[in-house]
Amino acid sequence: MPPRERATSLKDIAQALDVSYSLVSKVMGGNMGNTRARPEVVQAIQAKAREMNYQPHPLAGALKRGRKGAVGVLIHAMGEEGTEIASNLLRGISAGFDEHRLRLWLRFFESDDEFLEHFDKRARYDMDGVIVAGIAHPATFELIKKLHASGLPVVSVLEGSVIPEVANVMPDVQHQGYLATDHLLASGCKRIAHLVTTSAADPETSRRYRGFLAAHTRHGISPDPDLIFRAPNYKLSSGEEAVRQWLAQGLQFDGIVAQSDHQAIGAIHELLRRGIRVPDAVRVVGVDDSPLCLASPVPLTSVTAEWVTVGRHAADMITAEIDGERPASLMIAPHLVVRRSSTLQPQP
Amino acid sequence: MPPRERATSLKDIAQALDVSYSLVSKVMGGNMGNTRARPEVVQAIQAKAREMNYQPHPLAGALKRGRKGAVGVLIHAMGEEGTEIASNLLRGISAGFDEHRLRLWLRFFESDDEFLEHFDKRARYDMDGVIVAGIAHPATFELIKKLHASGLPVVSVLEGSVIPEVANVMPDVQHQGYLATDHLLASGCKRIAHLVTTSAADPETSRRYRGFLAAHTRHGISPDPDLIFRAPNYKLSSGEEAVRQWLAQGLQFDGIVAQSDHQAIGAIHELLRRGIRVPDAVRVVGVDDSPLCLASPVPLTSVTAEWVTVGRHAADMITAEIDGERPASLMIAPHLVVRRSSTLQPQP
DNA sequence: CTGAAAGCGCTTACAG
DNA sequence: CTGAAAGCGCTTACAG
Repeated sequence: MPPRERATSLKDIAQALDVSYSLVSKVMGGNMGNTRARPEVVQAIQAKAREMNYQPHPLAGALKRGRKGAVGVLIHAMGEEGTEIASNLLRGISAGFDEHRLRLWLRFFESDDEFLEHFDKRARYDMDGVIVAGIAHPATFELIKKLHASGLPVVSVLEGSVIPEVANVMPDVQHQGYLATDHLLASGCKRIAHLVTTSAADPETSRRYRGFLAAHTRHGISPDPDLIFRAPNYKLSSGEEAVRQWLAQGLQFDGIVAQSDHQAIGAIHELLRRGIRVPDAVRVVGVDDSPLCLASPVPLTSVTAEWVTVGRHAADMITAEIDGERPASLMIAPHLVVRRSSTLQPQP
Repeated sequence: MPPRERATSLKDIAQALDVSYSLVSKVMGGNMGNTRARPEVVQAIQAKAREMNYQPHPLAGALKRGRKGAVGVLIHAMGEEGTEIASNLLRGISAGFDEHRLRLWLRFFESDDEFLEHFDKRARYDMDGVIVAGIAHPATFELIKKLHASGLPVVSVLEGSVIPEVANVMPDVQHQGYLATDHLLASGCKRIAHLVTTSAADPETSRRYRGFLAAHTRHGISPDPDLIFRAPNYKLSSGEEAVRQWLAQGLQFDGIVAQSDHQAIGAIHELLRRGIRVPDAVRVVGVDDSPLCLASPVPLTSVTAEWVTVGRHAADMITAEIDGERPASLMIAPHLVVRRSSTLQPQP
């Protein structure tokens, strides 16, 4: 195995052109300060850099700037397994850092405890910032507040931007609920059942539910309150349980808007077990457009969550935050992916 | 937001104890060279470091050692979506780096092209090593050979350690096939159908198939060659197609060993559509123990792939490789997770 | 036995 | 208009 060639450094370029390497640094960094170099020198430097395939050493700059070169990513139980939410989010974050040519090290924490245990001892001196993603428990808010108060740059990826000082990026969940419901109403459903999933006591706090209501308003239809099932979580079992309850109460319904693909598939399982055909008798829509949609007994129509895009923005935002800027919060627009579970004619 | 406190540096400790910071560096690094400091000084330094909560700056050491602080991770289409293979592998890699207190930056590449496009220009001067994971296409081997020849440390995560000079870590796929088959034979199956998935012309090259054969040998049963289906991929459709073909040929079978959870679930879908009950008439086992197992119409028995553990070892190995060592290749032992698809009495 | 000094590759306030 | 110099936090060959 041959020895690896050394990468080009600022000094190599400076030497080749017989200028100081400070000048080269300024030109390459686009940060001239007082310096007003002659255009021909600037161009010569840029040309030489390209010729010698110069790549700035990622560690050196960060060290000089006082960076640690690390961003922690704390991912709470996020969506159900199999939805690849965490994976897509990380992919987006990683791509975002790459775009900035930033070399930020992702450290994954799977639990608050794991994170907090190390926070005072290590993490807070060990990283430049944190991205906190996941289900918005009250405990999560406390954690974010504490991090923010400690002076560590934080970006959150949570439903509902509840801490105004902390920049947040999320899929637009209200629009998810709207798109799913609008799709069923537009295709003729009259009585749509809905699974509301929220940790709060009041279902009204669910943004997807608000989207569900908004779509009904637009179509001039009033939803039946009895068809709103308070789901304890996003799992398959919630979907099964919802269908059991609606049927036990003798309710009629021709559509189901779930709040996760798991819930939707659980509902489909239960419907099929009862001999109720999907989509012929009941049309079903999930949320996440996860790989599970195709594993479902009937391919599942779903609304995307755009986690890769969310991750990209989270990376941009934490970078800006670390640079001392104040990035604004964002909502990412979802779209509908129609499959057989919601279409009366089989898809081609 | 209060200004962040500065982290303790070597100099802070040296100043507090009135020793040189070179000495502190040597003590903290456990790298004394010629230096033979008095034990009391060493202990005083260690105590002070703990007291002042010293955390070595991750960038400084790497810069000094000539590291780039980055490891590329090239993940080929790996398993089907929804299995979270990539996610688990990354989680393991990340945890492995953390354990070494290494700050290595993961850069994900989703395709060879994406990777190669940047390789000569950037990547090879830009990172300390690469982990290549995925399906072992001939093209992948070429890529790994090229990387290795270029002098860049490489660790592969591929089925079959085909390049002896390159350290490889993988789940023990032969043992996966063995465990799945042994489980069905031990519980009374006599005629087990199998999906062989291999890019090679000869099914014998499939290690899972060899495990399948080994289990039969152990139980003194000869498998029926007609029940071996050559699957083109690991998707649901392969499982459906296999069942259709076996039934069309009028073959009898009481068990199916698939080579992925998707294949197994596809087979279950097709069996149920034909009114063949699972597990009563046919018992089914998948591979990966992915979240899909619980989304299956009948909860799926599966063999684990231990991707997190594989990732941890991949991190250890690339680190050793970068440090100039020659780590040995590894196979990680799987285990069986029994669910309803393979048990005649329903699980409690 | 211990420390001063050079240097990893970069940035930037400052002097000329 | 340009460059010499100090310094980010560390490591290590070398001098005392």
